[in-house]
Amino acid sequence: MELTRNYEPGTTEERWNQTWQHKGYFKSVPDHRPSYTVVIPPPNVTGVLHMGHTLNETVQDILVRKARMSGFNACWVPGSDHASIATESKVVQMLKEKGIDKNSLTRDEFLKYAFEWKDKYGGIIYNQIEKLGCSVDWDRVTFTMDDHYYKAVIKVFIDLYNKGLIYRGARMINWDPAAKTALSDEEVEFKDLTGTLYYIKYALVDADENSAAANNQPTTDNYITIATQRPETIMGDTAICVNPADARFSHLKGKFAIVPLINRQIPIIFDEYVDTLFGTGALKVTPAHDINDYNLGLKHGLAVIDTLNPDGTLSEAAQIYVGEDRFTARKKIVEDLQEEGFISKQEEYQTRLGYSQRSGVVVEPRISTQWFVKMKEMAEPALTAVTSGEITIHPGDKFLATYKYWLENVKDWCISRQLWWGQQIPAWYAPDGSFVVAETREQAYIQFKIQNSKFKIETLTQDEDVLDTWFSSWLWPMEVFKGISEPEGNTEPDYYYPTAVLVTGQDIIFFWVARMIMAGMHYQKKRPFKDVYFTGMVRDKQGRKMSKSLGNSPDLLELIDKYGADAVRFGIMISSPAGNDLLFDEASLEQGRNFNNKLWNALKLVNMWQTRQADNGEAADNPSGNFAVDWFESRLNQAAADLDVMYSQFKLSEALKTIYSLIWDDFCSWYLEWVKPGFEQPIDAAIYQKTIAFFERLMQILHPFMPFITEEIYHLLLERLTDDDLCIKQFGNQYPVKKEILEQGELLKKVISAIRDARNKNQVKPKESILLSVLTQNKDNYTGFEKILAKQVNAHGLVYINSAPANNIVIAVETDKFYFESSREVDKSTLQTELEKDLERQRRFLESVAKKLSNERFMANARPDVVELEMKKQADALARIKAIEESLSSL
RNA sequence: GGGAGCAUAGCUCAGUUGGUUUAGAGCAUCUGCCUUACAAGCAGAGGGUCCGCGGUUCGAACCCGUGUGCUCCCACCA
Repeated sequence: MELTRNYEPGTTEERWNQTWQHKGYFKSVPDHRPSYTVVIPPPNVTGVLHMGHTLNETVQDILVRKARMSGFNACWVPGSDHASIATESKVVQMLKEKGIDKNSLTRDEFLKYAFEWKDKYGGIIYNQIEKLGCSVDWDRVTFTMDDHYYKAVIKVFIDLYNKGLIYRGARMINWDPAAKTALSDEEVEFKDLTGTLYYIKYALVDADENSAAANNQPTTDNYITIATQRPETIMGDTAICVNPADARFSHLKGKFAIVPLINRQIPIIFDEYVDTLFGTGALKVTPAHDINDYNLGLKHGLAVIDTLNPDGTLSEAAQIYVGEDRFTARKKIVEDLQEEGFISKQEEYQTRLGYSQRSGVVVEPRISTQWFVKMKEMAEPALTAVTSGEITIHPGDKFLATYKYWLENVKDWCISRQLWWGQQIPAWYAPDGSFVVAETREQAYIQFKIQNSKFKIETLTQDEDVLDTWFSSWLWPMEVFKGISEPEGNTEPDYYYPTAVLVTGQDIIFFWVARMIMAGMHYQKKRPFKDVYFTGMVRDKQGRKMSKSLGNSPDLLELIDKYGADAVRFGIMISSPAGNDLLFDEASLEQGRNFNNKLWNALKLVNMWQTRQADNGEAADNPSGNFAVDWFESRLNQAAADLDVMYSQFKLSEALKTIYSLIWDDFCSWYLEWVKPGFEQPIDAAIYQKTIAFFERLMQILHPFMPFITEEIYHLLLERLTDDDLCIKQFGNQYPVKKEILEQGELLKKVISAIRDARNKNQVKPKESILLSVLTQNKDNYTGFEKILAKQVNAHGLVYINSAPANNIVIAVETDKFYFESSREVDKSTLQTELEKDLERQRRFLESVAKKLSNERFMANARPDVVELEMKKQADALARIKAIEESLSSL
């Protein structure tokens, strides 16, 4: 079969994807084998895979494929997340572009649009996952709003409510004025920026008389000045607070201040909370718009005046600039205050503002009635699971402390969202405002009847809100196997749960990882996964985050088109230190593509030999004897053992580097060159067979990382039968490693490189053949591979000598010396400089070793094997120095 | 403000309980090669004050202290 010049990934990948699917290799049903389960972190259903996903999915596929080839029943469950806010805002945007206002639609109409949108765009990520070569079980694809999943979420809500772990209450929450919904604390991102601190004067009055406010004029020239970043909230002020210990304000007891512009009278109150050193030492208290002020308000019984509408515009309660956006209003109010002389000072101020993770707008603290999950009780088992080592986090040192701290200080979780896209909260309200929690209207009605409520079932209304998207995804490892919705008669959860490993980004450790552990410990009484592997963030090569606005976020499918999926996988893995951020550079994909071609060309070489085999010994060109084969076998076995350790520690990047070097350097550059027969010569049949077997094993080892090309080459090596596929081929046991032969191999490589270097430096043309003379005390070291040595340095002959020949180029390796003549004048001065440099280095080394050995305390304290080693170092150095000196004198 | 992590070649990173480390790899760089698998390649080379300082030790890239510089997480100071 004629092979193309370079590997062409496109058609090959398409073909193998189809074959694997067709043969159902990635489908899993429970059987006698141990399970190895991975649940995909479900991407946003309407999103596309970015480089972060690519890294995560690749890591998962490597682990899953490795497990599948190691005797496990591997099951990788794909799926997607309905992503309530993110998706709903996309749908709202889409409707807007069509000229449809969400508010003009009924809930059902809106959901119809949303599901259409989901069906249209939800397939994109699945297509990308497949193109990347992910060996997922498509029969198990799960969406967090599937019917059974929806049911499970509702079931859990009701259960936790009945256990008293879910409650409804009015709290200060984070409000997203763009999405018009509550957010959890975790959905708020803080950004540092420079703001302005306005110093505003409030007039002081003596007594609570309406006259002051009524006639619009302060009755005194006295003012109290407060500092604020948010002048637009002054209309919501209900007090001014100072520290009781602050002598500057002690005379203000019982006095009142007048809110500028609206002239409302508010009391001066005293509380230790106020920092006397910050600003003016006086604080305006706006309970509706600041969490601290809210708490102060509660303590001092202050009124709450909410001056903002849900969309971030000023409300009627603000009295002025009603309907204007909060930031517009701020500008206008600052102008007004300035005009009327209420602003005494403005200064720049370093501050922090909370932004909505989803809509990007500044979050407003707002009091509203929401649903919460009590976290303390659920946090405890989740904490123990990790601290006890039941669940291992990789890399642990980095994240263990963070995880612990969060769980030890966890706050209640606000789970209601004022959206339509998601699981609607199963709470039902009677006309009098009382409510019950029940799955259906009928069940709710029954509950009300038990309470003797008297009204018609039709008048019941369901809570309008939906649940936080994480309130569904925290059930993911259980519910993909219907562990919540259908526990009876369902054997799958027992077989597949707990899952083996969770691979995800470190940014969702609280959103998702911690909560999955809570839910798993609560409902299955078992950890949801044994290991958690955190990948770093993918950045561009300058270290910047990838973002649409920077245009530095490459399109996955374009990359796959350009380089092939194997090369993309290679590129992202080779530059991906565990747990550290990854600087993405297309150069690494080029490296992956080049690696593909290297493999392809090795295949071409080996396949050329297929028709040129000689029967045992007869006329076969076997320059290496069995040395090359024995050496590579040990080298391969050694690497396989190293790889097992790396896999167990999730050091996948290092594992890939090991394989890359094993194939490129050891197999291609050394082994194949050693066994390669001369031009148009036949190859020894036994060596050919061994070479094929090595190549196959290499493909198997590489397969989890680069599945397509390895499968292709596996089949092309022997044009094997169609039912023998690499992706399900089981790894064998460990094979023996012969240490001595590995050492000999190292010596051979070293000698070859040294002689090639000498040829280079002496400008001996590559085509010019040499006669190599070897001066050694250990001839036996060389007899096994002297033919290889001669061939690799282009020597037409190799002779052993007892004394240095004149006028030769000399090379010292270890304690042995090598000589060859050059047709050119030998450049003695260069050679001499080299040797002298080496001699100097050896002498310095000897000195340091000798110093150690003459140190009594070293001899007394160091371990015997260490001392022995130092003695050997000394002997070696002495021998080498002698060899170099002899070489120098022979010049 | 509290906590965590990191600092090794031009870049990205390995470096296990302190002793085969005379500190490695990939990429990049330089030199020579169109050698009959591969120029997207082959052969070879150069390149480091292991962030600074101090300590422990017979011995430190590694342990301890300290300084500096980055990064991340958490936190309600207007």
